[in-house]
Amino acid sequence: MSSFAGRMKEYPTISLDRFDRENLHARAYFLSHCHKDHMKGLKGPALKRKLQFSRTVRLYCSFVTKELLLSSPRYAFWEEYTVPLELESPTQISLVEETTGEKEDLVVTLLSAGHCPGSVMFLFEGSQGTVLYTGDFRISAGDISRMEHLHSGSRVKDIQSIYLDSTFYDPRFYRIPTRETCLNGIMELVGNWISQSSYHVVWLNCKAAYGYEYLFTHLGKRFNTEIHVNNLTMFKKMPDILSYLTTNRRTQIHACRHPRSEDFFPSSRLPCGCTAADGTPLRIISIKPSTIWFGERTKKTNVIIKTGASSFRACFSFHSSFSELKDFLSYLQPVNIHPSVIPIGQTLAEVTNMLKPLCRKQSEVYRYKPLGVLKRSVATQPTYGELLIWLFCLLVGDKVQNPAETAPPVPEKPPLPPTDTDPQPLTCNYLDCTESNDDEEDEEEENGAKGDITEEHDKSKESKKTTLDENRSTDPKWEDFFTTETLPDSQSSLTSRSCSVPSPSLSRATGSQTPELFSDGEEEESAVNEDNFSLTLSASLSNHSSQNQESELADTLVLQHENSGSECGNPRNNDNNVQTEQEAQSESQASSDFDIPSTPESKKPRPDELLPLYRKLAAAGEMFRSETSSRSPSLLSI
DNA sequence: GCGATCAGGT
DNA sequence: CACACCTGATCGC
Repeated sequence: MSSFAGRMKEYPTISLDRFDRENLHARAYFLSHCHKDHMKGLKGPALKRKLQFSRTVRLYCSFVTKELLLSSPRYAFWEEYTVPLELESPTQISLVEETTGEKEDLVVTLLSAGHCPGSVMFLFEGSQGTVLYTGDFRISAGDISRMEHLHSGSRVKDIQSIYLDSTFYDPRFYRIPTRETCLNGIMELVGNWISQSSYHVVWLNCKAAYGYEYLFTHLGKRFNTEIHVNNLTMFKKMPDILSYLTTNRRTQIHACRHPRSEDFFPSSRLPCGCTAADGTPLRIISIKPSTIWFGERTKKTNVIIKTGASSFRACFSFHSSFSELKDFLSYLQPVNIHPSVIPIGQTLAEVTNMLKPLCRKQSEVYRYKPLGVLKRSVATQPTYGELLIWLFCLLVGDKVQNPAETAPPVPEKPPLPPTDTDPQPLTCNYLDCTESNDDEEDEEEENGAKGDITEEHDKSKESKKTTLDENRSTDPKWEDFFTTETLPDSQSSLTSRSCSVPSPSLSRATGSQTPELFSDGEEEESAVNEDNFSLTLSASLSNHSSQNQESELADTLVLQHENSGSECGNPRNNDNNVQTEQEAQSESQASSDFDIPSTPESKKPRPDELLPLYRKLAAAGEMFRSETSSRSPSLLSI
């Protein structure tokens, strides 16, 4: 749950995802997506009153988010104050202090966040630097390198701060199978079941939140059916979603919910009470999307877990895993990282401290050129915070990485458009603040900033000419929502519009469709149940066993190979997620590295260059108790 | 009576 | 496991 208070240090006159308290005084509002924990105060009478007296305060969000917001009568009053913005279209917004007329210009770009329909990240560029507010997001490893607006030409933009969805910034959530892997697993399970007869029915036990729609649309498309849901009015203007949903109970796939009773089916009844017309009992399985994580990469990914005679859990995550967050952050290397999710029992300061090692080093602030030729100095000393997180990783069994080997997956970065296409067309807001903003420091940006705001810069892109007060298509584009990764199903209609940059590594990122990944022949196959319901079994994951006590079957069904995934460490021969301390230690001795993000393209330090660093580390180890210092020699053993 | 907040449950 | 949501109790206005 986000505990972000709503305001960013760099641009404190705007509020994001919080609308109460101090945020009542904001000059502009931003809503990343329509989950309730990001809408605090949004329907408050105080804010409503403020809007009625304001000529300039507006709420900015994606088209889809606006649609979803206004679908609820409680928020209908926002209609005239909400300004939807296209994805990937830098837009200039004037922040006006209405009492004094004081004005500040800010350029905002919406980036697809992959969390739920309409969810976006906000990239702000203005006099106080470039700041990225992620909202809630899930972006797969490597995809960040394909987000054009985070780059200037071929370089990563200089990002001052990231306000981060840190939900899974915890090594316990090291890895979560990709969206595609999870989807494929669910598809196979569903397909194997409903193909047996028309009385075989699947109940998707989803939470009462939107965010599962891509699952519904893919299932609907693949099996040429509709999914029964309680209510589809919020999607009434989104045909891409709507066409796969129905309120008609006569279908084989259900995601309906009963207001009260949850779990005393599923084998006998559906929440909607639907039965077969001829009285034949339905054969129902339930699939509960859950976040399942893995301590390390293994050859196989277990995305479906059987938890009962007819119940399953399927891996599903709305948020980036620990390794995805590390990938994201070490690629962008912001100066500051502000977590927006603080786990119970931890403080903001603690989480911020844990994120310090992924911030750009202060010593690099002046010398650093993103993706430039400067070499990282070996003299970089680990901070106290880095040591802390290093020890933390050791204790919980996280892979400890060598700074020389931690380089973000830059080689995967596809060629970005030539620099001359980089100037972003700025657009005016409807406060008629059309004058150019020449605060831009990047020379690459100057053309765009000073250009005619209505000029079309690049015909290869869609026109980004944005006049906010004119009628545009009011149909939110569902596919806008998706991140650059696309689902492997080639029939998918949900390919990315936002993938404006060529993606030669797409097959690696999505992975699972490469034939060789299916052909290693290491699966152990066996029939699973009496219904000829064939799935693939693997050995149990010991830490899942507690969930599976009622099952007489192997508790883990391997439905899908792990895709690709070479970038996040060495496969273990150990299937367990949770390692003992000893295992973690020996692992760290084997890999003997630790986790400082390195400048992309920097050369690998030689062992002799690393020695002073490790000496420092060993010396600092004395700050800790003796059992930690006993680990120090392993650091020196490379 | 309404809204905000919290605890507890799914 | 955790998320996002709902319900009901409590409190303050």
